[in-house]
Amino acid sequence: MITLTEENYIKAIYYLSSNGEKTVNTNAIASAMQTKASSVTDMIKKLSEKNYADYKKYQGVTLTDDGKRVAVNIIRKHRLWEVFLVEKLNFSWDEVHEVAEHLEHIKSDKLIDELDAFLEFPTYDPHGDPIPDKEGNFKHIEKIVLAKAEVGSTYKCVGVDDTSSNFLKYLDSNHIALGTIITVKHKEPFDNSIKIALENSEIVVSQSVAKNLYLKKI
Amino acid sequence: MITLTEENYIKAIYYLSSNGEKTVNTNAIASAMQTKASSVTDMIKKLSEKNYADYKKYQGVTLTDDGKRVAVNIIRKHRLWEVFLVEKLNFSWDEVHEVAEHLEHIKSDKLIDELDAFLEFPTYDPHGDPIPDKEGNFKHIEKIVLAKAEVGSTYKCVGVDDTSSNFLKYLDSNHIALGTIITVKHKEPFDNSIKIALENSEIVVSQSVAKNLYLKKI
DNA sequence: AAATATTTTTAGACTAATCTAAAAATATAT
DNA sequence: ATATATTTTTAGATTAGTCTAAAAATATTT
Ligand SMILES: [Mn+2]
Ligand SMILES: [Mn+2]
Ligand SMILES: [Mn+2]
Ligand SMILES: [Mn+2]
Repeated sequence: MITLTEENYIKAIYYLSSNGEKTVNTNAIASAMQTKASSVTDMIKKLSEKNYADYKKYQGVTLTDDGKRVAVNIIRKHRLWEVFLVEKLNFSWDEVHEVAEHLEHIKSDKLIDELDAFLEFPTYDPHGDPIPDKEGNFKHIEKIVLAKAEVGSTYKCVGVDDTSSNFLKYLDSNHIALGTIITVKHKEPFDNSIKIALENSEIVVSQSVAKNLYLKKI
Repeated sequence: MITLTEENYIKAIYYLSSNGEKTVNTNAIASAMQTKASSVTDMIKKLSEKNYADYKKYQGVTLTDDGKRVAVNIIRKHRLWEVFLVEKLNFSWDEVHEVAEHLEHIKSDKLIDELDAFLEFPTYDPHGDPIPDKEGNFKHIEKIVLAKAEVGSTYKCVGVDDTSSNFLKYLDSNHIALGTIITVKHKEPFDNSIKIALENSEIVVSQSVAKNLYLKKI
């Protein structure tokens, strides 16, 4: 049996190791989980005993294949629920994450398989993040961050890095959504702000915005 | 903050007191919760401190208005999720309870309000149990148990008392569902079995079945 | 290569929820 | 009304997850 807390640590380690590759250190987990390093040490010992993680004292931690499987499955559930909330229950993309944090821990294979089918097997969540299939395979998308886009080119918005409510509401109020077409007009060297053209307007966005919006060339 | 465990105890007390009226004793809760009397004592002290229950040592426990409100809200969520699972995710009525036991603890008013609307404000769950509205009002239905139905009369099946998978599957295999019309043909005094007529067949059901199937005269 | 700073682990304590075993209160039977 | 049985509570432990403070290991400076 795996506890809800263990699941959350595994998920945090997965994200921190950028998909289970490099080792993750204790303080990074503590900060991600909003807990103390000593608590993390205890937990990674437990995860190690249960074979979800490999751990040598003072050397950081990595997920085992079992651990990765758990992480990907939780991410799958999280993102499917986010799609459900947006598509069926009129949630906006800045409201879904918190509820999905809870729904992702419901344990029922039938539930998630049927939900997947009910949503017609979505491949991306409301923030443009890929939804792994039952076997844990992600559909990889070519995307670049607005900060690195080239002046004069036209792109489609395909995702966000920051999924905070503040950032998503900012995008809403500037009429930027997934699928929106933008053209890069100017990069200001002084503060790295970027002028972009939308369908009917031109706006200037700050560097922070430019670093958190993903685009695909069209 | 109310914990998941506290919610489950409150729900158990609510059911055992037939909707929050009479006092409930420790052993009854222990048996309903599959735990020990000593654990129950600890918990009802805590519920009492938090003002969800009234409790005097050795005198059993009742829910306060706050406690009842919590109980009814969980029941509302449980039953709405059950409807969702059956109506939208192809669950059968014997599969929903277990998953709903977990979903009922997800805390989001928007979630449950939108789910309610998405399901078009259902008033009964897949087992014929009424779904309280946002204010906690139940729609009461006139129903009698098959064991007390009169020979010669025709009824509609409107609910079940036992919601165990075994019983529900038994009903499935005998083509009895909510809405099915039956006529009581004969009551056998020897073993209290009852012969009933369905649309195209006649079957004899045992006393246990007759005690767990609810009917409405038509 | 020491000295210093940072990170990580250990030790010991706390809370929520549980358990067993014993004590206390209440209910039932003679 | 007293003895017996049942129910309920208390006392003391246990487990998961957390914390603080101190110790140990590792990393960084000088
Ligand atoms: Mn999310
Ligand atoms: Mn997301
Ligand atoms: Mn149920
Ligand atoms: Mn039900």
